[in-house]
Amino acid sequence: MSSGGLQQEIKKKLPFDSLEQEANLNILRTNDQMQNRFGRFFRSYDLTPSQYNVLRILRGEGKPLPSLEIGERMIQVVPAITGLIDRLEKQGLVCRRRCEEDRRVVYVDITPDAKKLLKRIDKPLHALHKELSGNLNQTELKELSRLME
Amino acid sequence: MSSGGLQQEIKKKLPFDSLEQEANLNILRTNDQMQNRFGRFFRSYDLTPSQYNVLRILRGEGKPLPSLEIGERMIQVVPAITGLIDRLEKQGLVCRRRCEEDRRVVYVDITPDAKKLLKRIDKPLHALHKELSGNLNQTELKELSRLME
DNA sequence: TGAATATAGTTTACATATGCACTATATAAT
DNA sequence: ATTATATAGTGCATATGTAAACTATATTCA
Repeated sequence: MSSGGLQQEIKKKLPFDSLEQEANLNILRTNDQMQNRFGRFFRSYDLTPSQYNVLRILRGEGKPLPSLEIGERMIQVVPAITGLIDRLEKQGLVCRRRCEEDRRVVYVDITPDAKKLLKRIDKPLHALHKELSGNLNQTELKELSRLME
Repeated sequence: MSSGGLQQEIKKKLPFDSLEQEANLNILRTNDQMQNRFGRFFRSYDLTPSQYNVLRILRGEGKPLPSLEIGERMIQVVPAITGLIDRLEKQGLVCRRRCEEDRRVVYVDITPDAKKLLKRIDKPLHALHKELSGNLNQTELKELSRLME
């Protein structure tokens, strides 16, 4: 009846408990594969996916952002941000500056080097996105986005 | 036109490059949220999601499995398995046994303790799956699984 | 047989993620 | 003003995921 491809692929003996579970596991599995592809892609530019995300957010904003603001947009927990920024700073891709008005705040900004790097990445990344969901048509893509909301 | 909810949520200034990118980012974001929920859920049983997965696979199989076989089914890279099994063994949830015929192989088996633990988890986990995709109807769930294939 | 190669796992190094505790600074309440 | 509380960020411990190198055992094949 409801024996989808995933059930076969992971060689599960019992049927799925529910359609919900099958859908959820499909999301998790698809995500794993995507993470994998993006991971390898960014590694070829000496970046991790998280690092790229920080840079993308900073470029999109166009001005420095407080550390925690970056964390929020990445839907990430706070303490991870510190180390992430540390490593990006060491690579010369971002710089920190303490806010004068509120000395608790640390602003993070993207460097010209990072902007150049992002520019190199843009087109190949776009192509990868197309490749990863290229077998879906426009209607399906919209439907997928709607369902994920 | 194509301004979905995600675009607003992450406060991106520019529109998405493409529907493909929007769909992919939606998958990644949804997955993050799910990981989050499952992570907290399993933590309340002193398990991580990966640890639960190992136990689930072993129970489903009903007999010991070689380490790498487990890794394959989790779509995971090899070296991570070793540590994962180490920690499960330390908690008394699995045991290792070297294969006699081929002494390179290490069989991993689930313990009675782990089976009891899984039994406790089954129902609440099923409920969580329902909750996470509960706002989709049966047709949508099937469509979602189909698109993810 | 004996060398080349393949396979199963482990070890190591590094980047994240999470929870928890802590510091520094700012704001609110009395 | 002073104390209580909230906020921004960091440090630490642990678990995981990745790549690369390594060990032990098996298999192949010349």
